[in-house]
Amino acid sequence: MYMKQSSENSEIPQAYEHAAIEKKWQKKWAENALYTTDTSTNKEKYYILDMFPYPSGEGLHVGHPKGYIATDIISRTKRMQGKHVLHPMGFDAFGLPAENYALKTKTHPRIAVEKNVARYKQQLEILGFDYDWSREINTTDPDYYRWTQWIFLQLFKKGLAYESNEPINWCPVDKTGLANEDIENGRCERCGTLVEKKPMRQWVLKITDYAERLLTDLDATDYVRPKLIDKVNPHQEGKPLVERTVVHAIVFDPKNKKYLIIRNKKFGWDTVVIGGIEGGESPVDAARREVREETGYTDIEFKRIMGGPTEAHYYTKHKGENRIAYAQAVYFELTGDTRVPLAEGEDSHDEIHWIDEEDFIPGKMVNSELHIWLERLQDPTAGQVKPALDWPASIKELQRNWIGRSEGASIRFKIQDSRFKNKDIEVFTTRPDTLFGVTYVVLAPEHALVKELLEIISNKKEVQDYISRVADVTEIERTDTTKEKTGVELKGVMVINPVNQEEVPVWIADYVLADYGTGAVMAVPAHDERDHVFATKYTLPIRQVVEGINSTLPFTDHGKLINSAQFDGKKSFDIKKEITEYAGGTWVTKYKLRDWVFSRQRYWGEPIPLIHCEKCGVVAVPEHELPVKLPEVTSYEPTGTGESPLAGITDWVNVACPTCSGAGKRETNTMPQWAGSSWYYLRYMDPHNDKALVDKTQEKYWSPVDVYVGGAEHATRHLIYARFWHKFLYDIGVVSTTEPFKKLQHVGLIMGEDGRKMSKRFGNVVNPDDIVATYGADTLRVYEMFMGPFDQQIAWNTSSIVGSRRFIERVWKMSAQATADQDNTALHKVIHRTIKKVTEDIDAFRFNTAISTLMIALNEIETVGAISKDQFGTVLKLLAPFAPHVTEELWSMMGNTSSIHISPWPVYDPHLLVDTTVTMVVQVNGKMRDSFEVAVDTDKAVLEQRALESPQVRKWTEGKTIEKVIVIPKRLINIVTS
RNA sequence: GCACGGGUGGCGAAAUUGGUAGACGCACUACCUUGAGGUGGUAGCGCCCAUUUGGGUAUGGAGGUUCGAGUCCUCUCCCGUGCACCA
Repeated sequence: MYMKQSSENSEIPQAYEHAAIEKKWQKKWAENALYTTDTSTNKEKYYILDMFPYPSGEGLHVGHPKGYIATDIISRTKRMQGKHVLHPMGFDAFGLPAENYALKTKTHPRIAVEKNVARYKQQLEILGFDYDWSREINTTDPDYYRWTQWIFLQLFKKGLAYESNEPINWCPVDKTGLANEDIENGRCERCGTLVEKKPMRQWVLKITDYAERLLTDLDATDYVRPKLIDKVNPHQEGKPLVERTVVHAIVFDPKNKKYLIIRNKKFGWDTVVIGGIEGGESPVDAARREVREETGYTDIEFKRIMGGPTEAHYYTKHKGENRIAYAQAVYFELTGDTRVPLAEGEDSHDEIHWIDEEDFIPGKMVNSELHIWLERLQDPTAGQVKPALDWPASIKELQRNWIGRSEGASIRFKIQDSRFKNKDIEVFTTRPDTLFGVTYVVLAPEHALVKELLEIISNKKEVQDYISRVADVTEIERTDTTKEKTGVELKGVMVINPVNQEEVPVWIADYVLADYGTGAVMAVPAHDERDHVFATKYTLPIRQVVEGINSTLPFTDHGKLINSAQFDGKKSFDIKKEITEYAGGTWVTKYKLRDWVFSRQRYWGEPIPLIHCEKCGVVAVPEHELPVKLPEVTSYEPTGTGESPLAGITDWVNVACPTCSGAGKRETNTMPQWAGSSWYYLRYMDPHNDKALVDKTQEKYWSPVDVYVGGAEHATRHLIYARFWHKFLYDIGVVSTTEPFKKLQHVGLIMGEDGRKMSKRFGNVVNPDDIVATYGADTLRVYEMFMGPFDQQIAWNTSSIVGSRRFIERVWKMSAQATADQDNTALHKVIHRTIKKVTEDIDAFRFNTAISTLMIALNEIETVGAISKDQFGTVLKLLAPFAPHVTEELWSMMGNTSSIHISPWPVYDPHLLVDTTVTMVVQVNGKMRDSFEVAVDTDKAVLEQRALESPQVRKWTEGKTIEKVIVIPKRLINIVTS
């Protein structure tokens, strides 16, 4: 692609005028569609994604673009490295903030959103991002939400969307139901109001059906680590454990496309050449020697080491010791047929064979890990054991906690009353081992059974009063752990403990949660802190059934069972399943994760595409009628009645039933804000498709997102919802991967100069437009990346920006010196070192050190003083992703007609990185006393002698006995004296 | 309470992963340039003592391993984030 020629190029500006330069190039890039991603699928792809913004009325502050700058740098680098890059941007504009803003300013949310989007776009554009705006999406666009509705319908058809009337979280200010994920400390995440529990008709998505997969896939690995083969050679008690490193030599004959193996005549199994590494040998040397000794082949050419020594390991029995072998594979290709006599004893029971790749059959081959190494022949990164999800450990942990899996027993306590003969109370416990210690059973006050039991309760009034009192208490007060627990006994109700047929009383108490487990617990006050507190308060019996070293009650650890009949003396940890079975219970898995409350009683959201028909019940809107467009309303004030404002628009609500054509009414609830963002990354792959949400070929090509950059605050909301929808779409064949985002990268917040969160409230907001006007977009970009580690929260500091500005100005000035045609050899090393470091740092999100490396390079170039055009071009290229405008300007001033941003990324020459001399530090007893330059390959003995002769060193060794001298080549010499 | 992350100059931070602690940048100081200004140039800059050459000390604190620790181990203090009666 060539840039349009322009007369402006001839006028070379003498001073660095950022405003003119940046405007000029932004215009040209757009005119030339430099960053438009085509639909071809034959190049290697790279999909890098930002969490798209929610366009609020306030516009962007200086912290928002930080992540976008990072993705911009990486996408530009990848493009220069020849990748087919997808780097899109769009807007997430449904939901409460837009609607509340609209209510406040009395403008229609659509108008407000349009205005805000325009503002955001303009703010993003002046920063020079390389977004492909032809793929822009907006979640409020009917062409987009058509597919959000389509996904909902698929969920509905698979039974994963259901109607419920359970009490849900209700925000009285925003007048809408909320999902569990929208609650922070019992308050509405949006407005901070205390949340109430309110029974309401809701649409709920069955995310819990996916809980197990959402959890286990966090730890999924791309390639399975070879298992310990300890079945063949079990660990031998009392024998020492010995570790040994071995090599597997894989020899391939490219002429016949076969692999060299050894067949054991006696046992029939095959193996590649295996051997131990002898002292001082390299793995390659060892493998080569083994091939020669065992097969006689000598004409083999080393190609590659496939895998580190700890990748494959297995037990093997060896002379009465437990041996773990850490295997490393070395890959050779055969270059000739010469064979030498085998080493002694090698030919008696083995045969040499050449076999096809298909014959590497696990089970038949001794080398269980071979298939992994063979994969690696195609792809050097394959076969490495790495997590499928390259996500920060902290986010994975947050999701694990949020899903909250626990295994335990479901146990039934029979109700001891003739009127409830077949009824029982089902409890969930992770400690069935303490069943003999149960002294009462507790139900949540909201438990459905309580109402039924009222007829046999003697203290009916007391119980009813208690239930209504609890109902009045807000969620936050009730879940306050410091609050004293309260409860009341259901007098007259007794249940039978299935392990000992004992009758125990039943209580209701506020410390039992209705929506976890079964809403009922067996109380074991001796071994549970909460039960202990409660039992002490109400003087209920406490019976110890587990004993440990320190058995102060409550004793919540595992130990030995006592007072447990035939189970006495058993270890409590081991006996759980056995006691569960004995009690007639079942072993079950429970999750903290709740189903996703998917209804909002508000206007500004995707209409749920369902129709309620008196005859047919709930009917899906036919897919060809999608989208169900959000109708115009005169008032979009929330009603607070549990119906959305849409309910008032009768000519929209009343509709013929698609099945029976009878009278039907549209569903008037709308979807939550999270709906549109749960799949948007798929739409970018194929944004204008009106036949499907994404074309299969495009999806297969672009999936998964290679890198996803955004704030950590989305760990448990957006990122769980998106994973859920993605897995569902995988199940119905819409997407080809089980996870949407391969790598996830956090952006650390930029705080205000006062160290507080940047907010209008604190008056510490810095507007990027102002910074761009004063210093330029390039300076802002460099500064934000140079501030510190990318994922770290750092305070903004306007006075520090000048450093980045000076840096760019110095590059500008340097261009005047870059006139030579001949490379300056004095700069070879620094330039190639810089290429290496900058390339690696960009890949690892270490932008701060990448920039400091460029600064160091510039310092050295200034010291040397003369640089060739070519060398300066290399420096410009390395800087181009960070400062795209000024580098483009200087690049074109050098006479280039094609954009620097599509020029090939520099490649370093490893030979130029090799140091010929090195500084040796001399320490005496660990303290640095002297240093000297030597040739890298200087002999150890020479180094030692030189160090000992140094006058600086002699000062400290005089009169002392030298006990030893440690010489670390290329590093230091440490002299230890008495 | 539990889980995760983090404590290095006046400030933001580096540290080849166990090998010269403080790269790079800001601020500061002195000088140069300029009529003036700084978004110009040069030099200095952890702390303490000697100030020239040097010495001591130092990565929240206390121990330990090691020839050698910011880095590994044990304990402890502080800060941040998330979850929080989940049976």
